[in-house]
Amino acid sequence: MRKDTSNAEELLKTSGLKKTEPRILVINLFMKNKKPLSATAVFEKLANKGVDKVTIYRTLETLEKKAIVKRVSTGEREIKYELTDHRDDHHHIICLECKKVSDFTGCDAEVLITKALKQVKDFKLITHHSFDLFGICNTCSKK
Amino acid sequence: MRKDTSNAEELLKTSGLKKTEPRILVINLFMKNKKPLSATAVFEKLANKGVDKVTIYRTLETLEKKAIVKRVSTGEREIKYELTDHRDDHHHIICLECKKVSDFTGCDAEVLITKALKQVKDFKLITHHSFDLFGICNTCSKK
DNA sequence: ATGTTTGCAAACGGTTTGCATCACC
DNA sequence: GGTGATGCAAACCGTTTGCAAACAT
Repeated sequence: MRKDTSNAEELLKTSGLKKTEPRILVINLFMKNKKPLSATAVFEKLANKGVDKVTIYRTLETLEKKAIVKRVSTGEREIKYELTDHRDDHHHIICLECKKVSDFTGCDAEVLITKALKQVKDFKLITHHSFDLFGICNTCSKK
Repeated sequence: MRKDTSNAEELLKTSGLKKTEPRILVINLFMKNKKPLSATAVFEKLANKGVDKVTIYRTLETLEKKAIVKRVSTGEREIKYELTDHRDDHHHIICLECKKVSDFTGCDAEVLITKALKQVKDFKLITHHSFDLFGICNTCSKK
């Protein structure tokens, strides 16, 4: 709690963002919830805090631009976010049929990023990456 | 060298889908347009063909489940699709600020997929993958 | 023959926008 | 004090759903 708060505030500070209550609440929520959350889900979990839904959308957009949170591919319509944790190299396998998501870890991103940056002139600063696999899960394969 | 005979009708047949005009039109459109297209964009490009917009949505959903087309991360709200071409290992770098997209090629997916499948019990069939980089482009960095 | 696909109309709901007020630095 | 953030209301528009007719196999 105290520790979480200072982490959230620190994140905002180093990103050059103003330290506001909605932002701190959202960041702390993502720190507690390790699962991807949609704007609606964040809104519902903060329902008793009196944060407007529009503020949630704007906060997520702001945090995304600073790479504090990132979008997660789900194969669904709703956009979901999770904390951008650079130490946690976990990725997703998504079933095209039933949208089930399984996790796996490990992806040698650094090598690939270096290779990519040699090809591209427009970018020098990479904040994070995503690596997703798509397929049909065993359950859906049997159908 | 393998001739690129993957025409629309053949793709549908091997996927077990019925050969209908909207599906053929959509697949052919993606074969001509190498850029990612949204449902709306597909609809507009087929405007003179009399295909209903709802049919476009349903067609894209169907083709996605058969991995004939795949979703592309754009950082925007609209869902965009492109052909799932397994010989073409191209990926995207997306600017968090202005949403600009640059392409690069090369990503040793096979090794990573093999590693991933060892960890995951629910999947055996992987149809494709995505590898995206996110960051701030040089133009936006200067602001 | 029959289960699938399409078109049309209408709804749905996630997301965005405008504007006045408030808060952080 | 001034710029940026928030709340509220309303619009926006990409997407989904229900149903009857048309079509593919």
